[in-house]
Amino acid sequence: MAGHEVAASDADDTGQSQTLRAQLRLRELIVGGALPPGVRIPELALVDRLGVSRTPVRAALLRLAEEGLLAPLAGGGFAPREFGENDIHDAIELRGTLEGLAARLAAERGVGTLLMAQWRDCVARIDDLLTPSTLSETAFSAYANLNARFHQLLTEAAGSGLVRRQIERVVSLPFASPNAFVMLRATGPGSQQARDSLVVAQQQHRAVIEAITQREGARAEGLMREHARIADTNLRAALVSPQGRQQLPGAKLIRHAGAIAA
Amino acid sequence: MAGHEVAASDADDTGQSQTLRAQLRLRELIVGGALPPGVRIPELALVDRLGVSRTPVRAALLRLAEEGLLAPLAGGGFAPREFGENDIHDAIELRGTLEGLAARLAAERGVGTLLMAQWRDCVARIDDLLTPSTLSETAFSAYANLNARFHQLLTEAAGSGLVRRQIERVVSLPFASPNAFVMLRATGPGSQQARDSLVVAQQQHRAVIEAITQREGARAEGLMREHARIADTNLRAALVSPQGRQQLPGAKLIRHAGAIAA
DNA sequence: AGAATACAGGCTGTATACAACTCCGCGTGG
DNA sequence: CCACGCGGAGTTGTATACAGCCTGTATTCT
Repeated sequence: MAGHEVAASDADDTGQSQTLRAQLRLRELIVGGALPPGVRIPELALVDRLGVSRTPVRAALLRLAEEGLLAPLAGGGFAPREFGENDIHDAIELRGTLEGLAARLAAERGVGTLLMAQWRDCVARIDDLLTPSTLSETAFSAYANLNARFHQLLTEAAGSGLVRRQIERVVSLPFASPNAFVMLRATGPGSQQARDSLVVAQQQHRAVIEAITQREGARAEGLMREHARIADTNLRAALVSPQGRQQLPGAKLIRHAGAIAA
Repeated sequence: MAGHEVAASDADDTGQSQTLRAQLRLRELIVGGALPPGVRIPELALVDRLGVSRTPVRAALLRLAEEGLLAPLAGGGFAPREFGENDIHDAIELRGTLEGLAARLAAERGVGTLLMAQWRDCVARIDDLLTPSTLSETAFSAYANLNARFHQLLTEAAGSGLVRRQIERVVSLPFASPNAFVMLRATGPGSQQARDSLVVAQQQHRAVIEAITQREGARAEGLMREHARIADTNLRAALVSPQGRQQLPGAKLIRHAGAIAA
């Protein structure tokens, strides 16, 4: 947290350290598709783009490489990793498996009453949100927040730092987030279907908490796995239309099969 | 991969890049307990110890922090992470879950004939190894190699780069390796029990391959989970005696409950 | 005597200079 | 005409210098 402070280049200085800012901005650039996958990212280009020196740029590259967004190149350096549809499915399956583990551990080992209360409150708020028969876009957005909270509470309920770290690592992939595809069908004609999928998801939320409360580990695990597969359903729904593909998070990183021909 | 080449300081120069050497040496220092957990590692100390400048030291620190061996400190810098027995159990459970996922994916999606042949060959070699009624220490060592190969082939059989990466990350922890506790009881009076546990493990190896061959995903998954729990058994066997604890991989990083009193 | 403050040392974060490696293009020789 | 070698530009890997922050200590005021 030191070094030169650039006179007046970036107005959107959040006050973070240079490395963290570089890391966040770089991730945006990658996920947003500004850096095409497969082609090397010269460090100097990022120095120009991000306005910091090579050292924090290098640190950011290293971190995002560990995170899996960048692939190390043969001659040194990194390039944005290219993902296929199979990678998305794998990421969802992976998240479901790990969250299933978290749910099972929570059930087997028990969860503190305070955490459990927060969790129930979270689910209750989602209930309130889903009461109306049609949902506004802000309602979908609020659902996304509460859904993220639900999943975060799950990782805490597991009571294992290692499991938490692993889940966080998987979820850091843009298309593996618990609500990666929630917003996709929030508007338009599929809105009712979108609400239905939320209702189903919420039912699973309740069931998971019930299973954990009753210490039914296997049931909790199976439920969380199935819960993750909602993302798979939403993904398939999005993949049928070209504009759906483009709206996927990290769409520019996904090599879709028949780009030109076929 | 450049920079100054130190004239004649380290004789054990492996020819790798400075960063990689620093990373490997640093990991040895941490796992070996030369750096006590919880206390900050000054970068300059590593500059002295490793004979490289701060830049590769910093890169190595960052990598090992991402790997989970180091914990970032509040005021900056890193310290070796301290683990408890619960972390070991969690790591084993985590590995079992992920390897179970790999086995299930392999079963559901099928495995190439070449890979399957290599896999069967690996298991056959373990069969040969276990034929004698008593095993030498070199036999245990050979088993460890083949066992590592078996697990590596499993991650390949899953056919998912994401799953492979996740498993590698978990296994990188010193006490989460598939054969972390294989060598513990290789010698001494428990040698026969150790052989028995290897026989059991090998039976599970065969069963997993059979399940995958017959596309029985759930069975393959359950088997791999149970297979990982062998490590848990071996761990518990090691934990009963104080010298057993000290022989654990990464023992110096493990805060055992009743160190002095209790 | 106790507590708050000023000071100093060391540390990390950052920037930059330098050296070697790699890759691409071109020329030359077989 | 093709293969091989070579040079140069660009890039990464490495080392080091500098600036600010944190921690611990000593000093001073109440």
